[in-house]
Amino acid sequence: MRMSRLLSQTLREAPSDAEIASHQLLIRAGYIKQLAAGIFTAMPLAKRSLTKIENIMRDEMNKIDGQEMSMPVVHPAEIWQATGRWGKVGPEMGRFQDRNGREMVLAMTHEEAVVDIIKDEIQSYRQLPMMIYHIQTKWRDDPRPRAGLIRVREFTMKDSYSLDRDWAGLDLQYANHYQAYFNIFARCKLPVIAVESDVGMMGGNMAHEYMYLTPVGEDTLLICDECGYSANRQIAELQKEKAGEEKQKKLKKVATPDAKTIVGLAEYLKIPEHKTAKAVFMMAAIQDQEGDKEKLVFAIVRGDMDLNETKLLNAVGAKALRPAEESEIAASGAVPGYASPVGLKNIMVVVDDLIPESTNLVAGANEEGFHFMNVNYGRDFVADVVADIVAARDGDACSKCGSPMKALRGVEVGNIFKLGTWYSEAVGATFQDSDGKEKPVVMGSYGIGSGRLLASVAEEYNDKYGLMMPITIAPYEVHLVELVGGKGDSEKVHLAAEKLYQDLIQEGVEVLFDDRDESPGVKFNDADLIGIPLRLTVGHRALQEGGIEIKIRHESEKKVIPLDKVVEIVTEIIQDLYAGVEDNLDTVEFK
RNA sequence: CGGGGUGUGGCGCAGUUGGUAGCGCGCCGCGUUUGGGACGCGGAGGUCGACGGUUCAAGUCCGUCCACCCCGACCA
Repeated sequence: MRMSRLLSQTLREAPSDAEIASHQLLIRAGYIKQLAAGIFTAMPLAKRSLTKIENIMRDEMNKIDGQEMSMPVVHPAEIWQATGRWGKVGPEMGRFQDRNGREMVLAMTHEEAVVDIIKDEIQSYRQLPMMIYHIQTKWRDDPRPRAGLIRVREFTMKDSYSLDRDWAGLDLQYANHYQAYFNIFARCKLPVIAVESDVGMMGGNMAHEYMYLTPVGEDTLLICDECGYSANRQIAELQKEKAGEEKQKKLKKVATPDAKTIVGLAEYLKIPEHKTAKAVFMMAAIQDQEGDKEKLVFAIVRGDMDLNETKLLNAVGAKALRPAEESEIAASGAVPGYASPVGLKNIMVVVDDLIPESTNLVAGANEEGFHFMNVNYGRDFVADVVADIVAARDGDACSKCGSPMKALRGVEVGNIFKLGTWYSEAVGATFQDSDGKEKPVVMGSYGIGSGRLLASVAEEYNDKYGLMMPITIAPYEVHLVELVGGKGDSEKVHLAAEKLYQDLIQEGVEVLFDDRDESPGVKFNDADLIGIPLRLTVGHRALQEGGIEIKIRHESEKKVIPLDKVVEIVTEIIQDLYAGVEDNLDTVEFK
């Protein structure tokens, strides 16, 4: 490709609304352009990288017997109503009506489309196992898109779906994906770790997320260096240290003026925070036969711990949670700041599983300015649900081995879910098994966003001059710069560059040829910015000695190589660069 | 949805007590220059986010709305 014909312009300055490195550089280098919040155009450079990423995904999917297809972006509401997600998913789902007033959905994922197909197509166990995938646009109307391509509303995703006759089959396909995903990220040179995650709106009973660790990530993970346990904070388990057992003491009401917070309370009463009970009120949207209902939930954790809303949501089977307003709390008879489960009725009480083992806690008295001392679970109050609902924090003990865990930030670049039979049962996607019985297809679903992957790689590989794309996904393999003008013989330089351009193309090398009438500084800076791994410079200086200059983007050394050896040397270096990435695929132990 | 911020040419920005819009980069033409974002001269390009109000006069003051960014809530 001749740069004089390339649709994209490098920018000397980044747009002021780009903050993180990958966003700024992808825009400055002319890869992407924003159209609206969370909606981007992939310019020719980005499109080439994305195509390469997608081809890597294709290759790895095909290796585990995936069949590529293409499912529609626009769905009739009926298929989403059939699984119940039409009502279950909120404003994040794009909906519109067609000209006849039919409700339509912009696909945010494709489980519905899959089960709609397989309920007709899959009739016998003889057709299973099967794995299908496609690379398709999704729309998720995220409340807050951010960080360039990391978190967008419209995006392209490779999503695959495994279909099996039983759970053992699913386990196998899940494990296949677990490895294939590591291969995909390794081939894109992105370091990732797999962590256990919440199943979220996908349903199902096991899920892993592939996380690229970076401070700009928006997910928090807990990781145990000792035993390797790793999980999203949303579900991370922890060992809770019990306070020493005490004999239950008599319930006592004490005046605690202005002690509305745990810190204030502990200070006022001169007791440690772990001797208090923290009350958190949430409004839970719970779905029953008649539709959604909001219900006040009173959650109690020990005073020195934090509530984990995802755990609470799962514990009460809610669709969504939001903090309760003071008026909603007051309506239940509780007093904000002095709230207590003692003596409350008609409210769902959820306590952390550590509370029943904690004796003589201080809790509110549901009376302005007063707390109860020596509150004990079972004797003074009971809960509707006892479950683990506290958030794991940096330094908390690992649930598996007890060592302190670290909290780190990461970007979720892929995920895999064991869906089970939830979707297939919902629509009657069954097959006849060898025993003659009708059984629902056992499913898994697996996704990687290609744009987020590109942005993560850009975030990982850059320096103050620009991007440094790994060869496997760089838009081009070689950036050829011709330096004409000046005292040298421009015609000779240009002819040499032109010939080299043609020769390299002949060899199948992907070349971006900077044939523009620009000064050397401009060309070098643009080359650094765009970040193609190998740069060749044809100028009169080296040409007088019968050579051209070669430089690898991530190395500082420049070398002059003889003109008649250029093609040979370049193809060799390119091969080495590929080998450096692709020969490093590790077999990962499934955890 | 809560908190904070920003909207002026493609990008980055300035614009005074209200007086009819400017700078740098980029773009076009001519010339000089040519191995790390050169220089001179001459140009093109703006309904100042939108609507309404105040005023003789609004980029500037007032009101309403919209868009975009950041933090949080939320999220595969």
